[in-house]
Amino acid sequence: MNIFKAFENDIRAILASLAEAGSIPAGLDLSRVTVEPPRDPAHGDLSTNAAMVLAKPAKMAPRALAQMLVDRLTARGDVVSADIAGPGFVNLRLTPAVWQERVRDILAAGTAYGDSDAGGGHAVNVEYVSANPTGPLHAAHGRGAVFGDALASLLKKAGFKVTREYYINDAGAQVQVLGRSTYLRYREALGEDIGEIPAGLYPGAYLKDVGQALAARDGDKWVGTDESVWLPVCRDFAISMIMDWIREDLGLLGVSMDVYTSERAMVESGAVGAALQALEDQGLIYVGVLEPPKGKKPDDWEPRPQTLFRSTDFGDDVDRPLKKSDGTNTYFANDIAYHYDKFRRGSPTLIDVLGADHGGYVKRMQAATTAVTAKQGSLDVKICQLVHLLQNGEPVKMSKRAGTFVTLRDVIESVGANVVRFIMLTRRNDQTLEFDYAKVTEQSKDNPVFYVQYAHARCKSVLRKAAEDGRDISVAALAKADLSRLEAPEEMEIIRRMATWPRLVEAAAEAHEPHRVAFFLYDLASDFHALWNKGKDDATMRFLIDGDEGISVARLALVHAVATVIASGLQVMGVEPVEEMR
RNA sequence: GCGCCCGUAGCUCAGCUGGAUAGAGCAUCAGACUACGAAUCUGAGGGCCGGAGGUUCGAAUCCUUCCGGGCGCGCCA
Repeated sequence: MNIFKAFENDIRAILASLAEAGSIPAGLDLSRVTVEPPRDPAHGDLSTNAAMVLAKPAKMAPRALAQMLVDRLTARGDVVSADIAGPGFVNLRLTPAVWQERVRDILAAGTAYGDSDAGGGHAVNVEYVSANPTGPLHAAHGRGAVFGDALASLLKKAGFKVTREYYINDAGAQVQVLGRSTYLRYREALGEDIGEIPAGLYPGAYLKDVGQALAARDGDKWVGTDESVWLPVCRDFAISMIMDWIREDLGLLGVSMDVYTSERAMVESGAVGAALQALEDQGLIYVGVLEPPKGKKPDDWEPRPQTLFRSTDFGDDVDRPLKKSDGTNTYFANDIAYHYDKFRRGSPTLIDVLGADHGGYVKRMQAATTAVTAKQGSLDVKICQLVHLLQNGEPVKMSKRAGTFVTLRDVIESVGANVVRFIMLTRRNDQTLEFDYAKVTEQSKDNPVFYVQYAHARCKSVLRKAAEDGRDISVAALAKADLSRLEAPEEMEIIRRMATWPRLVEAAAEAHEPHRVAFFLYDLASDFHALWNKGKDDATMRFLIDGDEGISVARLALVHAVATVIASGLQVMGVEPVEEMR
């Protein structure tokens, strides 16, 4: 149960009944009315801005409006006090029981605590990773993978129907390059001296494996044949093998997609023509000449008529080409068809998780999505900024040109999938992220992964100790606890924190910001570590009190709830909670 | 030149879609273990929220304009 949502609904109901009674004008817009935990706990448990938001449209003094709310709210049994504060906030203090009972909610729900129906089963398609199938995933891909996956989990928890999707760019010029590069490695595998890899082909050593696998499968069958014969073979073989690697790497990270969509298959199905026709029918395609780009001008620039999409009608800066000079479709044209395809498969809400170098692509794709779906679909693009890999503060050297880069697999193997996933979510997506091998495996509070896991392990440690003492720590037994015994300020604080979890799930899902989960867990862990240490100073604050089973059971229920909420949050992040630290 | 993103404590970052006195961690200083794991905790100092205007009951948050950093800018994907 979401306390904040519940009171928000109740306050709306009170306002409606006040309007009915003629105390306030009818038909006020209540959409800006919110109920939040006040930043300063001294102000109370809940706070609403209703009086301030409605004062102007109601043509009433904020405090007069607030007083009416106060009168109604104080009449409730679960409200201890309601006060007007500051410019017109109404602050509520609830009975301890309202909070204490949340512990029972948590025990009953398990890690499903925080699940919401806010999404109403609305379909959302989250496309992420979508790395080109020309090489193994590198470290930076990991961020998009983790972000997209956590966002998908978060949306699912918030009640959306989520599709996780990977778009395989297997249709463009780069997979032709891949095919040629593979052919060289194939001949090399058969014993030929291929010398230096020519400029323009992929130099990466990983293609040796592909060449050898092809040679092992087909022998010298393709040597001496025409390029029109071997190119498709080499290309498709390489794509297939590399996609297998990518799937394996994602598997190591705990990422599994619902759908892999092939660009080439989509193109061959005629979907691009259909999508362009949809734009044509709306008069959004024309032939024109673009202005040259300002500033840095390409050497071979010359004005030339192109087939253009009127993306400026939808907020873009210039109209965008759909056809190359040889008459074939641009990547953008294919992408329009792809987004149209996702829409037609049943997701009006689309999310693309892209890398930092795609920032300039956002406006046109949003414009195209709006246009091609006749404004029925919407696209949110989440750009993940760069990851700086560090080793003890020193940048890890990488060169794409030389074909040397840190693979995602290397990173996972050196620090573990749980660490990669957690750390990648400790920054907002549009903030660059430093990933220091030394720091992320450090066992200190400076390392949020450790800090949160340690809190969970401590919970489990208490429960183990209780079980060793012969206590029944089953959920059924703990659920019978007399929770009114949890009256210490530190205990109430941690309960209030856990009560905000359902609210946080909804807010983070709506904002498409999974990093908020990581910060919430850090705060919750901090509350728990503080409570733990309280027992050092004050023996009556220990979890297990000999001779007082009532409070021991209540506190065990609390500890179990904390472990459950941490596990619930980690589940969204795709991180496994640990039972004990090693 | 244009577009997008970022600018918050010495450092690394949050800030709940406009709320009350702007918060954490690290670093600095001062404290707490005969333990359900001190790998933790408690406290102190530290800020013109890049600058300047504007919008309103109220701005780190929205608008305008500068400054600084990152990414991108027809026929690549």
